[in-house]
Amino acid sequence: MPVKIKDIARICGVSAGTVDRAINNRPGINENTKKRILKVAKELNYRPNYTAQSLVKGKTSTLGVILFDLHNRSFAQLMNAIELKARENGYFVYITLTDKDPNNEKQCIEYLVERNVDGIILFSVNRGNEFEDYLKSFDIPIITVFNKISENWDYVGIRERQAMKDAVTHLVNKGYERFIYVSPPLMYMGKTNIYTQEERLYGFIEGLKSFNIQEEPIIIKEKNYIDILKEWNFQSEYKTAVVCSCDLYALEVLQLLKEKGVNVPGNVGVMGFDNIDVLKYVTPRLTTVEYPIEQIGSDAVESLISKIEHDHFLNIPLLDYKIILGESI
Amino acid sequence: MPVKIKDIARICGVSAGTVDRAINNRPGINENTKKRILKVAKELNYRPNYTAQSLVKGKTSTLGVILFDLHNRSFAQLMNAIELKARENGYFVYITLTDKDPNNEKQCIEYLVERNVDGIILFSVNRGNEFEDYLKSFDIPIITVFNKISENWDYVGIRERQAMKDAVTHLVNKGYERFIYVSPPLMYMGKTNIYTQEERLYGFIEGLKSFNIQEEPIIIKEKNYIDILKEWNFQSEYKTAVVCSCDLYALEVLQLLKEKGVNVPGNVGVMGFDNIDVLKYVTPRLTTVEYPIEQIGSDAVESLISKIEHDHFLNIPLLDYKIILGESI
DNA sequence: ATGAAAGCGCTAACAT
DNA sequence: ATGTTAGCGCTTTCAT
Repeated sequence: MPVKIKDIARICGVSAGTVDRAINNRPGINENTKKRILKVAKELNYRPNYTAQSLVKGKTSTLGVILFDLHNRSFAQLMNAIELKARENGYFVYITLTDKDPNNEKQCIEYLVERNVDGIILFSVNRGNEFEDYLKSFDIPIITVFNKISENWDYVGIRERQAMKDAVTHLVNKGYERFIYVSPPLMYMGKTNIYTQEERLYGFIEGLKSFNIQEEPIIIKEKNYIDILKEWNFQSEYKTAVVCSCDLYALEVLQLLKEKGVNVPGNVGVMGFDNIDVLKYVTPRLTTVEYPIEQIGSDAVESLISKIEHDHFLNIPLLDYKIILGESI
Repeated sequence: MPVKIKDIARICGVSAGTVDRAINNRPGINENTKKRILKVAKELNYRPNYTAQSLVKGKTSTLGVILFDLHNRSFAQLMNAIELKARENGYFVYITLTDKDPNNEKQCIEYLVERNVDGIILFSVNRGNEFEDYLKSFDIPIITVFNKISENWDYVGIRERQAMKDAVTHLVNKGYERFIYVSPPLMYMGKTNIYTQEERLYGFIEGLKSFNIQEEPIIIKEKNYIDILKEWNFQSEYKTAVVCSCDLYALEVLQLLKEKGVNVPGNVGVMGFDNIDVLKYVTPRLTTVEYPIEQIGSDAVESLISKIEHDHFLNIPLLDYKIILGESI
C-alpha cells in the first residue's frame, strides 16, 4: 500500500491540509513543522497520487497522440519528437494507433477524451466538415499534423505542394522532358484523408504546367506500380523522370530499373520524397526532398500546450523543405 | 462543461446511484428507468470521467512503456506491437523515452508510478542488484524486454547468444577462417545495460571456441570502427568474415568495402543482425539474423496484464530467431 | 500557523 | 427498485 497524505498527517500529528502545505510548499506553515513533515514524507517514500490530483485539479497534464502506426519511419520520428517536447513541458503522452481505420480513430479520440487528456495531436485518416463537427463536439484542443482535416482546423505541416513543384523545376533544369508520377496512396482519394499525398500530386502537376510540358501527366496510382513500370519502355528518345511521392516507392523503382538494366541517371532519373535515413546505404544515392519532421512534432506540442495553458494555438507557418541532391537525377 | 452523472440524475429525477446502475448495467434497476436514463445520457453525449473511475477503482488500465528512443526501427516496431496488444486488452499506453540516460529512466519510472499505471514495460539502461532493489521498492508489476536487469527479473527476449553462435557456425560452414566482430555498444560495458550486445558477443566467442578457431577473437568496440576497418588489410590469404552486432553497422561496413574495392562476398563476407526492413534495397543483400520483435512486445504485454489481473507473470520462453541468407556471405 | 470540511466525479455498500 | 452515504486521495476554502 502506498503511503498517503493522511498517513503522514497522522504520524506527524497534524492535519492533511498542513501536510499538503508542506509538500507543495504553499504559504502559511511553520518552517519547523514543514521540515518535520518533509522528513517523514521522504522517509516513507511518499509519492503523490496523480490520479487524485488530476481529479481535483481538472487537468491531467497528458496529451493524446493519434497516429496510423510506427512502421513508417517518419511517424516514429514524429512520435519521438512529440514525447521529448511534451515531457520537457511536464506532459505525459498516450500513444494510440489507428492503422488507418477511420472508426478506430474515432474510438481513440473518444477514449482519450474520457481519460481527460488536456489535448490531442491528430494525424488524421478522417477528414471533411462532418468530421470537423464531430471534433468540435469534444471541447478539448485538438491539433492536426500532416493531414489537414479542413481548411480552418489548426494544423502543423510543411509546404508539400511547393516542395514537389520545386522538385519538378529541378528536374526540368536537369533536362528531363517526360515525367511519370508514382503515388499508390492516391487510390484512396475521396475515401480517406490523404491530404499530403494530394498536395504533392498537385505540386507535381502545377510544376509541369508552369513549364508548359506534358499536358497529360502520367500518374500511376496502382498498388502494383512496379508491375506497371516493368512493362514500361524507358528507351524512348525522351529523358524520363520517375517522380515518387515517397522514398520507399523510389527505392523500389530504383531496384526495378537496376533489374531491367536501365542506367540511372542516364536516360531515366528517379526522384524520392522524405529523405529517410537508410538512403545513405543505397546506390545510386537517391535525390529526394527533406523536411524537418521532428520540428513538426515539436511545434505541434508547443502550439497545443499554448492552447491548453493560454487558450490560444501558436501561429505556426508551414515548415520548409530542402532538395537533397543525390545521384539518381 | 462535460455532463456528469449528477446532471443526468437531476434531469431524470433519480439518484446518482441509479444512473450508475443504468450506465454500467448493474442489476437492480427497472428496465424502463434504465432506458430513460440511457436515452438522456446519449442525448447529452455523456462520457464517463475515467480519472474519477480510476481513483475509486484503484486501477487505471494504463501501461507505461520505457524505451531509449524511437529512432531505432526495432524500438518503433516493438512499441507498435505493444500499443496494439495493450489496447486490444483495454489498456492505454504511456510512452516515455530515456535517450539511454539512467537517471532519466528512473525519473520515468517514478512519474509512471505516480500516475498509477497498472504496470510497466521496461527496456532498461540500468541494471544490477541495486537497481533491482530500486524497482522492487515500487510495488507495481514491471517486466523487462531485451535487456535483462538481473538474472531473476521477469523478462521477455530472444535467444541472442545462440543466434550469434549459429551465425558463426554458418560462417564456418561457408569456409570463413578469420573473424572480426564489430559492436561499438560494447564500449559501454560495465556502464550501462547492454545485455543483448553482450549476449551476442558471447555467442560469437562461444561459436569460435566450439570450432577451435582463432583463439584471440578480434573485437572492435570503437565508435569509429569504420576508420579502423579502413586501415585493415583484407587481402590476407584467409577468408575473412566481418560479423556485426546490428545491421546498421553491417551496412556501413558493406559500404566501406565497396569503397575499398573489396569484393563481397569473395575474400570477405559481412554478417548483420536484426533484419531491418530496408535491407531489401541494398546490394549485395545482407545475410543477417531475424527475430520476432513484434512478438516480444505482444508477449510482454500479455504477461504483464496477466500479472496485473491474475497476479502471475506468464512463463515466456526465449523466442527463436532465423538466419536470413543473403549475398554478403 | 493550523484544522475542519467540502468537493473533484464516480462507485459500492447499506438502507429503505 | 431506488436512495443515501461514505469514500477513493488530494486540494482549497473557511474557520480558528
